[in-house]
Order: sequence, then C-alpha cells, then structure tokens
Amino acid sequence: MQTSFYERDVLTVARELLGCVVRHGACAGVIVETEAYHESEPACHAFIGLTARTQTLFAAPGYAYVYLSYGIHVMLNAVAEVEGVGAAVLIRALQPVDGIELMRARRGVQDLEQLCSGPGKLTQALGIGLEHNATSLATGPIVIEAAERGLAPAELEASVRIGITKAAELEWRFSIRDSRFVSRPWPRI
DNA sequence: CATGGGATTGACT
DNA sequence: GTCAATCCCATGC
Repeated sequence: MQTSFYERDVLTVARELLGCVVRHGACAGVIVETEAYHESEPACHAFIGLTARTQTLFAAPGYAYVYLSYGIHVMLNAVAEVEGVGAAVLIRALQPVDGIELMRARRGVQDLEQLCSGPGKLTQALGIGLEHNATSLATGPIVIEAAERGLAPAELEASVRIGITKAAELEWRFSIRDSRFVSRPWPRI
C-alpha cells in the first residue's frame, strides 16, 4: 500500500490494517490483531524522544520499525503519521495464508493457530529479523497488501492496553472479532 | 564502561 | 500461575 495509507492518525491506521496481508518471500498472512503506539504515551519507545534505536519511529510513514524484545523476540511495526511524529502500529497476530509449510518448519510447530498468534511468533514464521528495520513496506522485501474487502463494524473489536495507567481509557488494540488466530483473549470494553 | 528494563514466549509446577 | 531466557540500548557514574 502507498505511503498515504500510513500518513494518518495511528489509531485509524491500526484499525484499517486489520484484514490486510503481510507478505515476505513465500510466506503471507492476514492481519487479525494490531496495537497502536504514539509518542504522547509512555509505553511507546518514542516517548523518551529521538534516539538511535527509535529513529525509525520518527521516519516517514510506511516504513518497518523492527526491534528485539526480551533479547529474543522480533517485533514488526508499521510507522504511521507524518514524518517527525513518533507513532507506529505493532502487528500482533496473523492468519496464515501462504507458505504455511515453511512457517511450520521455522516455528517447529504444526498447529495452524499457533504459527502466528503473537508478535514474536509471526516474525519467526515469516523469517523477519532486525535487518528489516527501516525498510519500506511498500517496496519490500516485506510488503503489506490492501485488504480484499473492508471489515464490517461488527467484525472489529477494540480494547484498552493492559498495564498502562496513563491514557488507559483509550482503545489502542484492535482485532478481528472471534478470530481463532489472535494472540490471546482480550478484556472486553 | 556497567547496569537494568523491555510492546514476549514457552516450559514447567 | 510462575519464571527464566537473552540482546539491544538508554541512562548514569
């Protein structure tokens, strides 16, 4: 998708990424869960300001912000809002579509519902690493393709973030309702 | 230069 | 439910 898709309010981008397809090489999956981060909110890496680690967060929209969590897990984010604003959408879960056997080999797991049901799982399944930080999601090697159809409002589920007091009333997390491929049960609003 | 925390996962009790 | 694994990087001395 083009840059203009990402150059909007990060919550809107997080909502509309549901149903889109993440593709890397032979592997691809439909996004079923996202989480928005914005520099105004302390859980966001950009909250502390521009550093070497977080500079991608402030980069032009439509780029991939990839970082390592807990020294083990790779997180894939799509940079949103205008250049200079630190905001991004974490891709939290996918419904596997293509390259499923390769995903199973990379994960060492057979169960389709366990292949991409978490932010660290989906990057492992798709072979995404830190070397993909600051690459374009429009030109690849990782690309995000538009949803085949728009989601009906009833299919969308929103939730507050867990463990954050400030701005806890805002709906930062989005998923496709009743999808079997999300990372975990969410608190209902 | 040393330290400590993090947007997680999976194994084990 | 609890807990360890393990790398990057921001902060502080």
